[in-house]
Amino acid sequence: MRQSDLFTKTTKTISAEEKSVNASLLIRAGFVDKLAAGIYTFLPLGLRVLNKIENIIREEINEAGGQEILMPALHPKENWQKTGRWESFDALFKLKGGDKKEYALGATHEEILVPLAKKHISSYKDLPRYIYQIQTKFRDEVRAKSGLLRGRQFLMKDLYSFHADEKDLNSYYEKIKDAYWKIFERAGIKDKTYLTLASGGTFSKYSHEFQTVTSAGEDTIYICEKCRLAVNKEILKDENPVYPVRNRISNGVCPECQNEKFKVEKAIEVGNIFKLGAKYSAPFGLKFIDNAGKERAVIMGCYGIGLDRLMGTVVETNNDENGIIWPKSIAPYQAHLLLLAPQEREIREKADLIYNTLLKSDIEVLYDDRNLSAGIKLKDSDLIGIPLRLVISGKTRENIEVKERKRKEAKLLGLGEVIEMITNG
RNA sequence: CGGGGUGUAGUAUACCGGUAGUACGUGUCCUUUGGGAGGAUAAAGACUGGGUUCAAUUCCCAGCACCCCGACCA
Repeated sequence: MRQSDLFTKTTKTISAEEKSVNASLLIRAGFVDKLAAGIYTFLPLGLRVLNKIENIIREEINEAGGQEILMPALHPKENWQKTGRWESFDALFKLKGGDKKEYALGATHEEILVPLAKKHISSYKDLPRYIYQIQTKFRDEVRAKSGLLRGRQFLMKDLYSFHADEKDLNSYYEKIKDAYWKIFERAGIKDKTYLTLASGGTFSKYSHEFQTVTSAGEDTIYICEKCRLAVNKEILKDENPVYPVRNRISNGVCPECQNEKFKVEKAIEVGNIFKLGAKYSAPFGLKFIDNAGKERAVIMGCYGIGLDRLMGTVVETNNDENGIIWPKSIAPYQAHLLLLAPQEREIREKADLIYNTLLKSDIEVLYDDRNLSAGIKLKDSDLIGIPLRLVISGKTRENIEVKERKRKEAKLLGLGEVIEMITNG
């Protein structure tokens, strides 16, 4: 992509009201545009990042047996009345059609998927099933905040599993834990992410959250440094005796390994996995006939990852005073080619040739061919944060100056070496 | 939803009960080109509604928006 053709521009100036680091950097660099609090447009650069995150998630969930569908965002009121959540789900957006019929904007999709599953699951032979989608969710957050971390509209991967018994649910639950670790590893935040015990609702003692440590986080977690398990503060203060963790943590002992050293950190929930049991299958009468001919309730699990929140979290945890530092796996482009002497025909022709050669080698490259001063281009490149910077100028002669965004030093390499370096990761 | 803060151009700000100014940024042209260059020139602004007043961007009230803290987060 030639930057002279790019729809968006970067900006030095942004309102001082934009306190959130991820929003500030992403807006300045032209990845997103804020329409209103918690409502964002994904611009060309931002959409590329979002799509890469989406593909990573899709690959890992498919690998775990997930079958992708796409459910509607517009939900009839009746579905939500069946589970009682038309009244009890505070953040549900409700609206009326011209026919006075009432609808909800999808905040989560148990109310849609469970009745759908009823049409296709009736025997133990139809179980287990793993169904997911990647779709926009709407929640009427009273306080949208922290840029992409808490929006009123956000993109979510929501997976729902259907099982004949609890044992099968438990084993799939562990499988998804592994899939989630792979996703967060590929997205570059595994080292800062902790499996965290959180409140489990009615069916199980705990749910598990994947919490990434960042000062922009909303939750406080107690991390056992020995076994890397964490506990969300929310269940420490819960008076319900169903949580034995409460006592053990307040005694200063990790519930998993009995270690006594905890680190207290702010963190953001990037993933959450739940055992639902029959909580949602019951109201819709989702049952199956087992191999003894007996009717039993289908039991379920649900598993979510917020894609845009994940993107915001990566920015929060990967930046410096000059801008974003994208991990290679989700960077909008693999390389940022900078032409620093755009007025000199020979150098421009050389840069054009390098650009075309990179494209032919299937390398995703953003080419800053604009007629702007070197300082602007270098600053923009740091702000946008593509992991590899390639500079062509009067100084570089027959070579290319190569610099990783996360490092200070640069080196001169030939085009062939550069292509090999990028292609081989 | 409770509490706090802020609303003047894209951004940062100035002045003011009587024609709203500056800087940066932006557009165009020329000259420049290794860490946000120089000149010329142009466009662009008082959140909304009500009240007081001869006159309101300015004072008063209400609403709205945004930001922050807390609560909530299925």
